[in-house]
Amino acid sequence: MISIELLRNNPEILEQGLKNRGEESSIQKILKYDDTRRKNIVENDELKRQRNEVSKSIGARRSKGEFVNESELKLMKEVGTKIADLDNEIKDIEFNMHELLSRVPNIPESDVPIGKDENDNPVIRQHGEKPKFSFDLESHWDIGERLDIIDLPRGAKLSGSRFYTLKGLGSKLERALIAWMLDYHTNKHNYTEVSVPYLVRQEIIYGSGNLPKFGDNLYHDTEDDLWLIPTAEVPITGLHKDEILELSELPKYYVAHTPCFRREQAAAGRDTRGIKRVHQFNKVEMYKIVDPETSDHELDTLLSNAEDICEELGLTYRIVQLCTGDISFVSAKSFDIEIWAAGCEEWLEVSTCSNCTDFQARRTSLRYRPDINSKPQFVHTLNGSGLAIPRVMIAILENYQQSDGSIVIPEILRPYTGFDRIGPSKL
RNA sequence: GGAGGGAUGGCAGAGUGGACGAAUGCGCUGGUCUUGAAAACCAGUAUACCGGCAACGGUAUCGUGGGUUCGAAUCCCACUCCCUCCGCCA
Repeated sequence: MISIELLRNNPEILEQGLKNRGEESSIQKILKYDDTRRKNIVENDELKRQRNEVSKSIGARRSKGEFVNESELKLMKEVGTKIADLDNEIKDIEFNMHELLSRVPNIPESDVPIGKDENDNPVIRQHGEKPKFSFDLESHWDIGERLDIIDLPRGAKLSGSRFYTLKGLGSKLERALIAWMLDYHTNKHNYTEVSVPYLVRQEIIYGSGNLPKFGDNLYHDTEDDLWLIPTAEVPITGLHKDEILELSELPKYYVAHTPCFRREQAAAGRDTRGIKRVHQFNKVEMYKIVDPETSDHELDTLLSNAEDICEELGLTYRIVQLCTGDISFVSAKSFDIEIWAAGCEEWLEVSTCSNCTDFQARRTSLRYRPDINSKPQFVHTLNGSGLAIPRVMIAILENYQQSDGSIVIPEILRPYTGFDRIGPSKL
């Protein structure tokens, strides 16, 4: 949620931010609602003040046994009706205002490059070179089938297209990746591991910014009105909803493994082969709740925490900054990490590290007290994958394939997998 | 699913129609005392919205929404959530 003060005092900043994002602006409409809302409140508060005063005096006189005449009561009844009318009017205005306000995205930071879409995202740096091979490479779906570790047809049999099953060492590899990443972030980067529900209430998923605008991409259980999480970011954002944290409690670093559920309606027809884009996948997510003063720096370290994972796995990756037209709804500044997949020859997005500033904190009412005597203020929240598991598996399978058809497991994972190779298997 | 109990400030907990934003205790902040600390004592200590340059003033908030009333934490209705027990189940 955008700050209403900013909207009143500096609408031009918002207008510019929306323009840079390529979004239509509802700012003028919101300002109009805000104006009439305030006028109504002034009028209504005065009526309420009157009513309180007179009611008090009636009570005082009655308790002394004094006479209270009917016309006075009748007059106050009329005031009561007027108040009720105004209350309703204000409620309507607030509803309409909130409808618009909840769909206004975060404002990009001033140093975010201006651009239209992902084609305008600058590559900031690249780590490692694309590996060279002396034999023909297989795609991960071919490798997965040949080694009998990824079963796409049976995934489809169970749940439809874009679902998959893992088997044998493939399944073990996934489990090893999850366990290793969680251990790595908790031990090396000081994150606290949390296990959270995968189904959340509407207000929680509103708080993280996925509703009302992106309901299309979510699975919804209508019977109990619960939503399947598209990322652990959603329940972690809700973890401290409605709380006022002490400055000494900040920063809070959380890491969680959850499955992520996405309908992927908007991507119909794209990336249909393999496990690159699926309806359910595992992900290890990092999350930070921080003092606003520090969020710029916290974004840098968040990114570097995610990069460490790529580096330890020996994967070639690059950092791409998202331009104003491509950053997500809730984000003020984001970097993608893309790893190179040698088999299908493409860069795979495995993490987006974002500073959401106070946007989610406002939606979810997550505040802190800068010091003991000051008013609560909104914290800043940041999130980033560390990392998305299927795409890491794609990269491992494709980049670590050997001429004999086997897959070598990166050194760092071996204590977790208990094996150093999948295969060999005849080609 | 069945039965019962509950929801009040940071926490505990009183309050059954009128001066209640709410007793009291704890916690926290400041002060007095002390070489220092503790104890004791004194004072302060919710949030949001609206008006105002500000000081400050007003309004709302006792789980949520509606109703009764001149007036609701308190009465009525509906809902939600939490707890206990029973049943079922991992």
